[in-house]
Amino acid sequence: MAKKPGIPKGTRDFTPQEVNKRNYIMETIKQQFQLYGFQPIETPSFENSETLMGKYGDEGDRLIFKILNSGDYLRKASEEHLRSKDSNALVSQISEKALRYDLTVPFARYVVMHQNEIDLPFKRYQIQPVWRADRPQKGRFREFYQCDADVVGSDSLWQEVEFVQLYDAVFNDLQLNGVTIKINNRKVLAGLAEIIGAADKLIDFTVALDKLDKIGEEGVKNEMLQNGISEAAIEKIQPLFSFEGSNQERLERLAVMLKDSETGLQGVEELKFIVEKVEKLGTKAARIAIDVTLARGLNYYTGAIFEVAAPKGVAMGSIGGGGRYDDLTGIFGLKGVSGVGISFGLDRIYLVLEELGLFPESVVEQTKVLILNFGESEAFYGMQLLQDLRSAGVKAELYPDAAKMKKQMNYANKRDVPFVVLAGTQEMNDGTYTLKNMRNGEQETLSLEGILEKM
RNA sequence: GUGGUUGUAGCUCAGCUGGUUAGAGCGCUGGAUUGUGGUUCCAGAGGUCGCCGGUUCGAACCCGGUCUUCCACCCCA
Repeated sequence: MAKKPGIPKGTRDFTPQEVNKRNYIMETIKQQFQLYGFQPIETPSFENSETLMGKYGDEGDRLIFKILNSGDYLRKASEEHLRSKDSNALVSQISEKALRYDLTVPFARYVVMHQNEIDLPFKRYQIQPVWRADRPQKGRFREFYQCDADVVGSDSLWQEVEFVQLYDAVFNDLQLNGVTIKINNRKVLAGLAEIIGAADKLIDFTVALDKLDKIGEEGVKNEMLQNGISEAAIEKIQPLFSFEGSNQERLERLAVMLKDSETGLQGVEELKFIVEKVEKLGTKAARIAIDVTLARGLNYYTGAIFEVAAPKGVAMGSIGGGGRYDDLTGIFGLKGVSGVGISFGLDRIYLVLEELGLFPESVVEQTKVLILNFGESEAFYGMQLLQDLRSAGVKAELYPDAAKMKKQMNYANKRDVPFVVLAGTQEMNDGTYTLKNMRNGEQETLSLEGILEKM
């Protein structure tokens, strides 16, 4: 025997049951995407490195899987970089392609390349795997699916309202109640940084603030102090550390805090519009909550920022995220096209549904009828029933070999097939079939029509 | 990328301070049962103890490296 095979770290095989469950989630999402008017596109698994590099920050660049050039790639590498073992400098010489890191940047590239055939606003959805050279953890993989819906070419805040409703619709379909759609706004964060005189430290400021629920008030303050934000400045945003109350109350308090920041107030207005409309129109499975500490994806989000938290009690990172980016296509030369979108984390939603036991039983149902095989003529007799069952849309199969009945029964049992059909000489003479219910052991002899009726 | 953790049969795991032929349960295969599974009973197969090297008379056990698992950080779906 050869050495036992394995798969790369952070990747997975999926069993038939797992694929069925994943398909269930994907179909649910896809249905709602289409219901909301999004159209599907697909992009290549790998892009030119220059399309991806530099779009996700330094951290992102590190996590991008690079693809080695074909052929004698070292020949083109510079002697100097080879000798100094400078990996960073070398990589651009020996790798020109990289695996897709997310679906948003490829979408921006798509919009720019296809701008003449696209009617704005353009609503697209995309469900494809992405790859990150990350260290795996619970709910973190190196290959995973993203399910994205984005709109480009509209500044309207109604888009944001609709995206919250879309989230709600999907989670409602999945019967995943109690999720929280957290919302924030880049302009609010910029305003906060502005009033404390740390506008130039926006990223450091928000990254620290983002950790509030993890490292606590003192931890955040310490990190801010270390980043050169003064104690007096931190005092000005003290209310953020005990930011309780309804969305309405939070908005009012933010407006007071940000009264001297034009940008900040604009952010508050945007938040107010979205939250008010969403709350008035109503949600089913999810609730919307303003969270000023939310600061993901700051590298390109300019307006709304979304993040979806699993129901309380489920230990899982965010199961979705999104936001508005006023000028994403700008990096590819198309200015002034605003985009806003959301993403569903399929793999994490799977883990949450599994943990809460929310997959419907019908999702994993496979073959409904197994016809036992007692020999060639009996199998042929069974085949006639099989054809009719399949025409009627019943998932059915014939056991391929005339094996011992125990073995055939066991096969049906283990695969959880609810019915088996026995048809031997007796039934052939009578023109009947014996149908056995594997759940309760009952069986009855029926005509071909009788069987079809039962299914 | 940093720190920690894990690896023994298909699966879940025992295996004493290093000491002969490494065990259990479940699963698997066959039989009891030649048209009746899920229960029971009997028998059997299956392991270079993650991999490489070192210490030792002797290593699943100790040491080093490597890969893998999971966790925290970074970051993120």
